[in-house]
Amino acid sequence: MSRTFNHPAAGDIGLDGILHALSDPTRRAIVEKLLASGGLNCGQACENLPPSTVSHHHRVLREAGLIRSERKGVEVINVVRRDDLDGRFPGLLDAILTQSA
Amino acid sequence: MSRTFNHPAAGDIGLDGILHALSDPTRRAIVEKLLASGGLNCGQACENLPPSTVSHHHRVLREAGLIRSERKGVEVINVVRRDDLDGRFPGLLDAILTQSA
DNA sequence: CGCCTATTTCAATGTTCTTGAAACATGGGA
DNA sequence: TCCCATGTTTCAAGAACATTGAAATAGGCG
Repeated sequence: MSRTFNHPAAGDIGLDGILHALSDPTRRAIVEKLLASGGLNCGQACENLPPSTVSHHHRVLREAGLIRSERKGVEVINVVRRDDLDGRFPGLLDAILTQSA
Repeated sequence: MSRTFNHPAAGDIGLDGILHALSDPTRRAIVEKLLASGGLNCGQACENLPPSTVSHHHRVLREAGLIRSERKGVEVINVVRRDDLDGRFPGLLDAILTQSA
């Protein structure tokens, strides 16, 4: 069983899912790290958390349409779907991530 | 036993709570109606939903710091805490509510 | 193949959502 | 004042979701 991940099409990205996904500070931190770095594997995105929890958070982000995950050898590289997000909800991602708290 | 409502101070309004509260379309609709009207009682804010559900949604919005509730006679009037929100998270509320979906 | 690393699935426990039914608050009569 | 109508909240039960340890899976390398 291979494992291509199930990403929503750009047009299917919903506001509910985006806001829910980003209402968790751990997940906001993942997105910020991905944006700053351009792409990280799951372990790099959040150290100090149990692997199953990290996997769960990545899944929520992926299913919401916030990140795209691709297997690269033994690891999974995640990137933020910035273009898709900005196309569908202009200004939203920045408005959320620039808030300090 | 009267019931003054428990509103968080402006400085205690958190991003997590805001995003979580607004990740529900019913609650976004409440906020939009309140903004358009300037203030509504709970029943007016969402018709066609059971009262207990309506009460729950208002509580989530209130505890997140999005709305202020005050009893006016037999009803409770709710207003959006726009100044507090714009002061704490500039541009956030508009960025979310202007998204079409 | 066997092992190692990276990640996911499974399962158990705890928390939150939805909603019917009952309770509570307030104001206005009779 | 006692009762009623209106508006809203609390309580309780079942469904849905979060957290995380343990086990399973995928890919790369010797």
